[in-house]
Amino acid sequence: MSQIVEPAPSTRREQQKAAKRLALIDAALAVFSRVGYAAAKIDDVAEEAGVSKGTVYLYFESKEALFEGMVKAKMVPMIDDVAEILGKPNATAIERLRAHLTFFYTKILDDERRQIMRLILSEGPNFPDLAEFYYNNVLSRGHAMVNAIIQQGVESGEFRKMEGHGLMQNVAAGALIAGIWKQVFDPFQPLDLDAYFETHIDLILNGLRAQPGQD
Amino acid sequence: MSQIVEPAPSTRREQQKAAKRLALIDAALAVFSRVGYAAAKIDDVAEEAGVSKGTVYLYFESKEALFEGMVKAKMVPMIDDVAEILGKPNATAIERLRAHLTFFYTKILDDERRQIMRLILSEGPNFPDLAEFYYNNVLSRGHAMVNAIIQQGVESGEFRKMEGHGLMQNVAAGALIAGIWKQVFDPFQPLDLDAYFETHIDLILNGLRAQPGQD
Amino acid sequence: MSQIVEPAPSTRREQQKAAKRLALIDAALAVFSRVGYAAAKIDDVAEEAGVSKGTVYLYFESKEALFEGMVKAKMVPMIDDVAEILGKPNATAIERLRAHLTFFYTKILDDERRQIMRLILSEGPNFPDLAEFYYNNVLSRGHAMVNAIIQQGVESGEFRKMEGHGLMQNVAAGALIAGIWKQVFDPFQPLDLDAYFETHIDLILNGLRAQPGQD
Amino acid sequence: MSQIVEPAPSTRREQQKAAKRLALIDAALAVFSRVGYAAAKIDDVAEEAGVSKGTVYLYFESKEALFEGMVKAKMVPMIDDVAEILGKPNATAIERLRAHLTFFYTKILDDERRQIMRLILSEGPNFPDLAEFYYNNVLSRGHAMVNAIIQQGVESGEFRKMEGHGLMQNVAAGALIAGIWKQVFDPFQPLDLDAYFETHIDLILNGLRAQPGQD
DNA sequence: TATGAATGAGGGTTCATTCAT
DNA sequence: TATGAATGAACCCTCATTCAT
Repeated sequence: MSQIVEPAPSTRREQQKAAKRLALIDAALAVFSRVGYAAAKIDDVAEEAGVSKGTVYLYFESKEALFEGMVKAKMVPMIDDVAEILGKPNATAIERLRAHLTFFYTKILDDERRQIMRLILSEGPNFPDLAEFYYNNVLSRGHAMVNAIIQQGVESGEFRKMEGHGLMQNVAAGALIAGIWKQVFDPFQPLDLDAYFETHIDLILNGLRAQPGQD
Repeated sequence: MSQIVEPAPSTRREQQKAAKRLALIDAALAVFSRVGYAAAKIDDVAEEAGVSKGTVYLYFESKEALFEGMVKAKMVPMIDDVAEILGKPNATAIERLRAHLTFFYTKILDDERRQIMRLILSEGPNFPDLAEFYYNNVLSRGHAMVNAIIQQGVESGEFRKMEGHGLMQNVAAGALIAGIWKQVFDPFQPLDLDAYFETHIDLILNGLRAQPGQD
Repeated sequence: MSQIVEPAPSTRREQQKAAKRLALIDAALAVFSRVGYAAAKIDDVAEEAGVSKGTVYLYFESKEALFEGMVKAKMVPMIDDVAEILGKPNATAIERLRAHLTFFYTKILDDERRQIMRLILSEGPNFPDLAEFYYNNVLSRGHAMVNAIIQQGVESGEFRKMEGHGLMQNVAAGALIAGIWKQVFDPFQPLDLDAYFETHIDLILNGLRAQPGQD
Repeated sequence: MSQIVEPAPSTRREQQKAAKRLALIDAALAVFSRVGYAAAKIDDVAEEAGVSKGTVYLYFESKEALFEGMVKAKMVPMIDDVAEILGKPNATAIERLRAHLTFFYTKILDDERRQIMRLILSEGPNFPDLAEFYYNNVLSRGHAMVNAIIQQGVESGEFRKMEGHGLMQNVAAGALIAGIWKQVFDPFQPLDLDAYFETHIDLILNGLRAQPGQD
């Protein structure tokens, strides 16, 4: 009587499959980030994941599918981030904005997100699906969030009323540029992210703040 | 009297060579921008320039040399821009900043510069020379310029004193992001550059402005 | 009882790889011999070996490596020959020399060695490594061998004492020239190797022989 | 009026043409010898001759024609050599043979002939015309010459009677091998041509010499 | 005649993808 | 499922040859 205490084989198998899929995704991120989509070799991804070349094709139909699958998989946590932020308890608009930007910077410090962001900027035109997916699931939510905060600040008198076309991009721009800078120019002109963050938050908050003697 | 001396044959040939070199550079920009460095084919560059494949190699040693030569050639006008801006007559710091950002946006509207900028961000890690060249000749000058204007503004009482690590990046960030946005997300979320510009300048100027009741 | 254990799968694969490597080496010898190194096409080698072009690169890093690998592989039997000859039982110097030259001619009759020899003479200046390898492993041993035989002959009174700079080359020259002739001039002036061999051995033995009335 | 003391233009032109053709032939020998036929570039020949690439095609129809033309042109002096030797006053067969081999070695010392010889051996199979031309005009005459000398020696009692298939090749082999050795193995195993020559002539003369107590 | 810019076929090499084991 | 050998299309680059000047 072979006691089947363990999870049923199929379940275990599925777990193993899922684990290997994740390993491949991590490997793919590493390799694609290192050299870009076109210069990345399936062989290198396989090696980085500790499997053979053929195995990659058991999990992804093609190089393109691997790239898109990886990017989408890696976007999920970002979407969760936004959801998490939105769920946070209310406070003043200034505090919320500061909290959100802090949160964003914390995330940007994370290598993975930075790399995904840059991959989308780099390869976006060749993968419009990904760019659109990123816009729909990440950027547009950030957009809505920033608008909501500003709306709240305006109503509470914390912020002045601004027209706002491109407001989200402008508010977030500093953080995005920081992420890009880290990857492109840091080797010969390092950026101190903490100090940079202070400058950014200071500039933005002052830029938004309602001012006594203004219209 | 009536002898209109034509340019010496050698000169004419050299002119033609120079013209063809420029044509190749334009073609290279078009092709590399379209698909990125790795996916670009020399054949396509040749066709775009109206010459045969072999001809490309009469002007550039390799695909890499073509890419680097093209980027550097296209950077020259940017360097000139900075020089031109620096030479403009003085005014209040606010006016100068507005003028410079306006100038920058005008340039960003230009397709070529946008594309070069994106190519450097995309391919920078694979071409560190180019990234460094770009930093040294374009970004660092912009940096110095922004710092000088803010210094002037602080002295004239227009701007409050800011610490400033990453100030240049934060001030310029909005514009850079606009350039990137145009190329990546514009197809499904168009950006109105004029309105965006107003938001940017408004935010930054208010962010920098000295405020009566503040420390 | 009836379990005939097949070679482990890994062994079988390795055997197949080794076999294919040999096939490629044979194909390479055929093609390089036919047209020389520079004019040989990897495609032709692949076709001759019955594989596709890409497969060649699974076994050899480059055309150059294929050529060098092939030549070195084909030299091994020559090295073994020399070793074999050296191990033969002693006899008179005359008998030994005759035996060795006979052996050498037998080998020269073999197409492969002839071709390798000619390839080294033809491509040697472009592949100094190969020429040196050939000298160190084949020629220098032949040299030592000839010298030893002559030494023996001198001591036994069979041969007269000769100074000997270039003695090996002179003794072997006839055979080498025969090999070259076969490949270059045979089509319009065929060489009867058997008769040629008799002339050679006769001339050399008489040339070396101690002579009663001489100094 | 205009004194035409100089040779007529056409004659001078022809002289210039002939001179340039010779320059091209010398350049071609240099380049082909250096790297072999296939790896030689017309551009290099042109540069070595101090003309432009296009000019080569004014004098030779193609790369192949240049190679063949060069080799044939360089063979002419060799043919003259043989004629010169044949015209020399008679003497004993031994003296004639020694004189001819000396003459041959003197020529072999000459770089040009050595190179032509090696080019024919290397490229012969790809240029059967050249090999045949060389055989007909150079080798076969050498053959006849050696046979004549031996015939004379036999008749005069200096040489023993030998069957002689391949006699010429065997007699000359040492010298040919010396020429090849110089080009292929000399870098790492230099050959002292003078000493080598003594060994060769000594071995051959003794090999041919009539011997009192032999059959 | 001489030049050298232009051409484009050709070949070495890479790598995504397939498939027998 | 996993492997990795095999494939062959694709692409960079070279160079013999042509031709406008």
